[in-house]
Amino acid sequence: MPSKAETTHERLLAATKKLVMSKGFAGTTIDDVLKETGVTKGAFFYHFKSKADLADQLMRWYAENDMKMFRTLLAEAEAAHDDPLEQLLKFLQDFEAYLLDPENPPRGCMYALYTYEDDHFENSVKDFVAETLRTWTAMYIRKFQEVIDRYPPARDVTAKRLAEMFVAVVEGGLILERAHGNRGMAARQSEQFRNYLELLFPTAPKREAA
Amino acid sequence: MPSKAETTHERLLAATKKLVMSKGFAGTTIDDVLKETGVTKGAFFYHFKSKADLADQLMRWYAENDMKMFRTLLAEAEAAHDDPLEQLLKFLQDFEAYLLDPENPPRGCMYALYTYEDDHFENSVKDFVAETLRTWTAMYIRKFQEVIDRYPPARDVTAKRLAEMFVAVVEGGLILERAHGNRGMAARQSEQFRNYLELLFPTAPKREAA
DNA sequence: TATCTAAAACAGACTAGTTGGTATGTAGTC
DNA sequence: GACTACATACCAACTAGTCTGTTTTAGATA
Repeated sequence: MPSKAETTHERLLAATKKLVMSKGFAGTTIDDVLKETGVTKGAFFYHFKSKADLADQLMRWYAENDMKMFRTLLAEAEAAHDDPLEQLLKFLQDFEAYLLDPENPPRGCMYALYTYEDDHFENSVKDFVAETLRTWTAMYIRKFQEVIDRYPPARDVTAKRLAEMFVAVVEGGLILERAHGNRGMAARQSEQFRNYLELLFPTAPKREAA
Repeated sequence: MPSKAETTHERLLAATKKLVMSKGFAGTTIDDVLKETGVTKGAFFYHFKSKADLADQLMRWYAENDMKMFRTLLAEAEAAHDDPLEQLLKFLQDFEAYLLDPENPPRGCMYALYTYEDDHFENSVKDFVAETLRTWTAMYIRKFQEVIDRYPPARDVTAKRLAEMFVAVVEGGLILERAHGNRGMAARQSEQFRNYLELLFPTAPKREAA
C-alpha cells in the first residue's frame, strides 16, 4: 500500500465526512469535496468510481473506525473490572468523556444521517448500516445479559431492550446537540441512562461515585 | 381563504414531507414534488417563491401539526388524572399508541432530518427548529417539575434533564426504526422511559397496569 | 548506481443531463 | 377587469462522470 495514495484516499473520505455532516449526502457535491481537499477530478475518480461508491466507502470507513473505538473502550472496561455492571458503567463513563472531548468534531452520527437519505443509495449500503447497528447492539446485549444473569432487575427488562435504549439515547442526544448547537447533551443522555441502570440493578455492589 | 388553493398548497407540502422523509431535503427536487402531485411548475412557484421557501414553510407546517398533536395528548391526560405522574404516564402511553398506529406513516422526525442538512437552509429555519424543540421540551419540563415537587426522586435529577431525555429517546427510537425498517422501536423506547420514571418516583401511588 | 519500464496516481478540459428558477400567457371568478 | 390560480416553454448554472493526457513511484536490469 503506497502511503501517498492512502493519504489522498483518506483525505477525500475525511473531507466528505465533514461536509456530509453539515449538508447531507445529496447536498454534498463532488466539487465541494474537491474544493475542500484541493484534489482534482481526475484524482477523485481514480479513487472512487462514482459518488455512490464514495458514499459506500465512507460508510464502511466510518463504521470501521467507530467500531474500533467501541471495542477498545469495552476491552478497557473489561480489563479494569470483574463485575459486568461495573464494566458497563465504566464503559458508559468513558464514552461520555469521548463525547465531551472537543478534539473529535464532526459531531453526529453517520448512520442516523444515512437513514434520512436512504433512497439515494444502494441497498448494499442500507443493509450494511442495519448490519452494523445490529453488531453494535449485539455487543451491548451480551454485556447486559451478563448483568441481568447476575443481578435481578427491579423491572421486567430484557438485555435487548436495554441495548436498544442505549443506542437510541445516544443517537437522540446527538440530534439535540446538533439542533441546539449545544455540546454535552449526548453525554448527559448517557448519564441519565446510567441512573436508570443503577435503579434497575439495586442489588449490585455499591460504587463510590454517584 | 379559498379552499382549492389551500388544497394545492397543502398537497405540495404533504408530498414534500413524504419525499423528504426518504430522500432528504437536498435530495428531493422540485420536479420530484411536481411528479408526485401532478402540479405544474407555474403553480408551484405561485405558492412558494423558492425551494428554500418550501423548506421553510414545510418546517412551520410540520411543527404546527406536531405541536397540536402533543398539546391534545397532554390536555387529555390532564383531564383524565389529577396526579401529575399519572398524567405523564398516560401521556406517554397515548403517545406510544400514536407511534404504533400504522395509519400515520411518514415515520421519522423532521427536526432530526433538518439538523443533518442545516447548511443548505437559512438561519431563520435553524432558529425556528431550535425554538420549536425548546418549546416542546418546556412543555415537559413543567410537567416533570410538578412530579418532582410532589414526589422525592430516587436520584438527583432535574425536570430539564428528564424532559431532554424523553425527546432524545424518541428521536433515537425513530432512527432505529428507520435503520431496521422495524416499526415499534420508538414506542419501545418510550416504554423503557416509563420504567425509568416509575423507578425514579417510587413513593408515587401504585398504578394497576405494569 | 544509473537507467529503463510499467503501473499507479494525478491533472484538467469537456459533456450530457439535471436543477432551480423565470417569462409569459390563460382560465376562472368576484 | 383586476386578481387568484394555474400552465408551458425556456434558460443559465450546476452536477456527475469521461477522456486524454502527464507526473510520480517501485522495481527490474545491467
